[in-house]
Amino acid sequence: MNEVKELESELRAEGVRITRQRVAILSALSESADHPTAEELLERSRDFDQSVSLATVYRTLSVLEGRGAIQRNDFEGAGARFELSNRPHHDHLIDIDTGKVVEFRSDKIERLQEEIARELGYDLVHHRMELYGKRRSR
Amino acid sequence: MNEVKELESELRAEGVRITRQRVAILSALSESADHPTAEELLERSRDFDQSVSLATVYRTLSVLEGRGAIQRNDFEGAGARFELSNRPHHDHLIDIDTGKVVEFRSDKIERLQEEIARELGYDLVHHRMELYGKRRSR
DNA sequence: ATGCTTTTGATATTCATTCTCAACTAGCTT
DNA sequence: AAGCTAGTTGAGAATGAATATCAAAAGCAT
Repeated sequence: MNEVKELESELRAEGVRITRQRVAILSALSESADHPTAEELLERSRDFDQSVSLATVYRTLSVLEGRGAIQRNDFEGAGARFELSNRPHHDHLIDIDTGKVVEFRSDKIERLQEEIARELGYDLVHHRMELYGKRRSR
Repeated sequence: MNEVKELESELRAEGVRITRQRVAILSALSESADHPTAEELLERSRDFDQSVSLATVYRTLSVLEGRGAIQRNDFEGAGARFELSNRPHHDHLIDIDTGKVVEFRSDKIERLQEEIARELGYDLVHHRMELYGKRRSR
């Protein structure tokens, strides 16, 4: 039911200590439907726990990424953006003018990527695919 | 015939001044079949002109990128890597263990990307697609 | 509650990239 | 060939995101 609680117990089961700060950061991630930066997550986390610091945001994000709990997106331009990875996989289209991020998913492309990697003699571990576009005027 | 000369005249035609340093950097890019970093390009450029500095490498790369003459690749991990864009378009597969970069091309994927962008109401300006894989043991 | 280990906040540090600015030079003009 | 002027350069300072440092604070197994 409660996504944050679920994440907590998953992490706890893996031996990760659940601190006030980490709960706050998980909560911030959980209530974020967009792709916040570390700074943005700091602010949002502080709504749950005043004491969170930027260093801890970065450290926690590293831990979470290492556990596969979040995904780090390095879009062109500014700093990294994060999102929980317990949601369906998708890729991103970035609006060049506004910076808006649109999620999409194409099974065909996913399949082709696997295929290509295999043909080249590799096992696909992960991939990055970003489309950069301009809103169609019309 | 001479790739560097060709690039020079293209740039000159667009009003870009051709300096000793820029010729050196173009030469370094021209003889690079891999994807060098800015630091690597600095070294290689100095084989053509001792006086090239790192600042100028970065500045020239910016100019070239702005003109579409080179492509900047921000692979995961370290700094940006560059390559001349007067060669056939391709995407990259990065060997997670060795860092080796393999080029590939898939018209199907290219087509699908256009299609997806259009469906979302965008004109595709450019895209990034990188596969990260492990060499198949077999 | 105790004790050991991990985590934290604040700040310093790193590293790639960009900026600053006086000196230099490409390329047009004569 | 010499002059002119705006664009370019080298060296080093500055920036900004992300990481490291370290003493103090806090998980959590006992």
